[in-house]
Amino acid sequence: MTMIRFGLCCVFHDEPIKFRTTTAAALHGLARKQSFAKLSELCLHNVRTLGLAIDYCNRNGIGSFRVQSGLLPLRTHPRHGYNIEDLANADEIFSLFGGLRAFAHRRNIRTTFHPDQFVVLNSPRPEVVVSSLRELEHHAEMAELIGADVINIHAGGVYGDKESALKRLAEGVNSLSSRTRKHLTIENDDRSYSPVDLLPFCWQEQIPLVYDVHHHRCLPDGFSIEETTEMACSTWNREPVFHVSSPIHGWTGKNPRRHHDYIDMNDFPEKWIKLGITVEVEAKAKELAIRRVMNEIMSLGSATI
DNA sequence: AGCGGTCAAGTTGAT
DNA sequence: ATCAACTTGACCGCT
Repeated sequence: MTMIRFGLCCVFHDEPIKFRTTTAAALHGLARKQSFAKLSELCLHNVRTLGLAIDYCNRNGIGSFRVQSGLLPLRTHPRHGYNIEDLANADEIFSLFGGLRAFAHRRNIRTTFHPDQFVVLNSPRPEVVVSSLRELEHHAEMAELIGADVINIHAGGVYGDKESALKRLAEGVNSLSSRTRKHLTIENDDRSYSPVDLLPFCWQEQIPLVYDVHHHRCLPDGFSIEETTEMACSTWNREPVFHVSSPIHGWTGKNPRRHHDYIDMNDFPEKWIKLGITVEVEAKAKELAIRRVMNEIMSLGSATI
């Protein structure tokens, strides 16, 4: 019997549960009133949809759900940004948030965020850091509404000097409000920052490391998966979050960084099975991939007993 | 209804 | 120089 809580990422493959969005360009053609009405409609739709997503997880034994960053479309856009309170559907939106937060809490469903690639806390460009901080504060507001406990980002760029880049990352992290900083986690990536690059930072700054084993295999650092698992766990003051995926064309195919539809159990670290951790499944078949992993681990368990 | 170009934002590395 | 990739394709105007 595994202790793992599996996490579904953002969207569904087969289930008719669809989040909506819009573009700044599309809103440019509308009067302020119309664009505001449209945004309000999209927010309401998406919060309802989030309720459906969490309900699906509850009914299917999925213990964690990663929420799309675009839940409230263009919320921080310089021209089209808005406060939820100002939307026509504000009351219903807040009420739905309250309901789904209580539901997720009652059913022990963990929710997380993974802000997109434009959040770069260690950029040498001040305007990039400013908008990143703003974006993270926005995520923390959503996290409070939903009851999410993790906002996970990558370390950012290297800019030819990893040491000073990590120093800037620390400055960025410490510029966050405490209510935002307490949700923040850092994930190893597949090009620049391996776990061994990030662990000293994580220990020093008390920021948990989200260990992505696929990225670690793409960008190895001399430490084994078992060792890294243990060190990553030591950075957490609560249930750790890890990531797993399989390469689209196998490890010998081209561009193994890209994700497969499903998880090959050979890529699933055996050591993880007994741990009380959240494993977010990054696979294109989404809920189908999770169902398959859960089944395979269950049959694995009964076979070895 | 279906198709293709487009979409706020950063950084890296393959081609 | 261009572009795909990244946690995720969806939207919109055109035919």
